[in-house]
Amino acid sequence: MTGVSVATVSRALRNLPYVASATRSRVLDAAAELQYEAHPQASRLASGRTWTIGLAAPQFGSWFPSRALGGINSVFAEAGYDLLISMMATPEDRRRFLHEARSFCRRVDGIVLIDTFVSAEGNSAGDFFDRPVVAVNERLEGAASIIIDNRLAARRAVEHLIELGHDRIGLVVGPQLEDLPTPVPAQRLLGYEDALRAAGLPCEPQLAVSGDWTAAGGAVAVSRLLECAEPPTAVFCMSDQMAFGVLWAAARRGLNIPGDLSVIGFDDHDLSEAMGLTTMRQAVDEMGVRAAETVMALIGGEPVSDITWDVPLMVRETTSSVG
Amino acid sequence: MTGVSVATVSRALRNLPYVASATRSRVLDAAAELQYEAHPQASRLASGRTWTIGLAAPQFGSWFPSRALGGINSVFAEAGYDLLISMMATPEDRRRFLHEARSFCRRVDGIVLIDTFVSAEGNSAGDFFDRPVVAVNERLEGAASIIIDNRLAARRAVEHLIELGHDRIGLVVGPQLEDLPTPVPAQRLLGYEDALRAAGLPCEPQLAVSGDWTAAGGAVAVSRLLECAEPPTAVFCMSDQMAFGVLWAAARRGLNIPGDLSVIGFDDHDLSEAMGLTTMRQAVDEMGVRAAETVMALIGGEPVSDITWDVPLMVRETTSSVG
DNA sequence: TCCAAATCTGTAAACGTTTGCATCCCTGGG
DNA sequence: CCCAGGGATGCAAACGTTTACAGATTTGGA
Repeated sequence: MTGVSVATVSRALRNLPYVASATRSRVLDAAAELQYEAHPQASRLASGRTWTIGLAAPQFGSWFPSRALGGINSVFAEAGYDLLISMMATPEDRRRFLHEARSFCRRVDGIVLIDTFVSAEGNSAGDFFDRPVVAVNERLEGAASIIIDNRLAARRAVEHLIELGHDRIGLVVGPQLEDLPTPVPAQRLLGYEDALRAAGLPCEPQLAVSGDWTAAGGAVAVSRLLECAEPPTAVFCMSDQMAFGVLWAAARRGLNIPGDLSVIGFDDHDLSEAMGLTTMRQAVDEMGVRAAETVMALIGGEPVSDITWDVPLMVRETTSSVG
Repeated sequence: MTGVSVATVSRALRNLPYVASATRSRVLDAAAELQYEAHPQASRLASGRTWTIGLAAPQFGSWFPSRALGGINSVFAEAGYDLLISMMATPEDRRRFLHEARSFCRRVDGIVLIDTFVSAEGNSAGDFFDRPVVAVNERLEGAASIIIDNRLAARRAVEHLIELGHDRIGLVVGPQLEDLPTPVPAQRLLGYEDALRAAGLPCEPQLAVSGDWTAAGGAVAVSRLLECAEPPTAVFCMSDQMAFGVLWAAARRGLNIPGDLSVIGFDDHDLSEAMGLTTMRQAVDEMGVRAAETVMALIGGEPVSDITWDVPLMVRETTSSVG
């Protein structure tokens, strides 16, 4: 080697102070030549830092978590953290994850939770994790939360329709998924009702139909709505995916959008701009970036507070004033 | 503790032979009581095994990799492996991944590649990785490959339409993505041409239109096709997502499916059954399971061979015999 | 009864870093 | 000229396992 001790090498390679710049460059050159890099397991053992972030989500296939993952990944890749994922597809997986949480913590420096709803049974983050935790899309005691105001955003969406003169407004509901205790649909429902109530409009139960969170479900839902005695002139969908189904089914029935039916979604899905869908924009990738930055700040000991993300209305071509 | 040495504890906890069953249960009981678990970093350092599998993919949001991830995860979670993911969203990411491949290898026992097309520049797995590698959706020298025969499957799809009597068959192409050198679209195109040629039908270039791999793109593509002088009576889409767009646009134009237009897709997407879409079934989750099992077999030193997955035709309601 | 083989257990040396502490050298002020 | 103080380096002890090896005990067959 360069005739210098391992301690000095270690310090030089990690840019610590108290190493002469001549020595440092000598070490760096030698390391480059030998293609030397510290053995990760060894340095993790000695330093107690894992340089790994744990990421838990029910799955990564659907729009929200996969977008969030993109943002999160970009930050951690840049910062040199590995990303250890834990998928909780089934309630069984979820139970196991929480049961093995302590063990999970030992292999990570921090944790990002997406849509896991650990808070459901009144838990706080500390009940399961002894690492910094950031919860995306969920308010969790003891963790930094990155959320949107679902109730308010839904209200704004419906208010947009009301401002356009609609007074019979259908709702395509994303149902509470059987195993995932998410409060999201309930909150968006409240926002819908808030808007109607504030405008003095009645809340008619038959105007709220489940769309199953899928495009196909949205198509079925809007068919149900249009077969009402007095069909709505506008529809608010709890997700863009369901809104796509609504657009599709409406087109199949020969309806003109937005002339015969105004449609507003929620998410700003990748395809929404191309489809001209008016929607509430959830900038999930940016939320992911922020989540990653937040967990790094927590690891660094900085104080952080919850972040409520803005959800702007994107007016496009699927909403118009009532005929 | 139980008055026994650390070596014996280590052996007892890992179910190694040569420990008396009385001693073992005493150790196990004590461990359970103390909630003791081996420190992962320490055991990794000492044993040289990381109990981690690296998973690389361009992204996890789209259908193929996210489904594969589901299958892969279930196997590794069961087997006690951690899953370290590396996302290569941009060509820049991809370059960096390959550049840091050796460093990546040190933190994993095996690698699963999805849609990464490392083979593109004529590389073999050994050029980058010194760990067992399984490549999903790609034939890679030096790795176990889990693939489908894209050319043959596309041919079968088109043959299905020909058997129904169609002789003008449109093609909605998923284009070569700019940064990802996938041979998939080219192979499916060849299969399309194979079928036409075998049936003595001409290959007309204007019948092949890009659909951008998205539903919106599929909608645009079919509109282009239907505006031909002699529009096709059937369409083969290189993905179900694009087929959804085709169905949607056709419905909007008042076409009857399959009466006026037969549509066949490729993938068997989650929604395809609900939409009644005839398609070629790619059982990606099972491919993921198999990929995971294969990489474990490789780690265990077992010999494995490439696996070509069967792609059965799923006849549903969007194809019928011509007028 | 004795010995070899098999079974069990303990000792101690890795594994490859990080880090507290001691040492050495150099600079500058008194 | 001496000494204080700080920068630069080295030494050696962790970090918490795994595992080769050796010793101790048991077993069973001759």
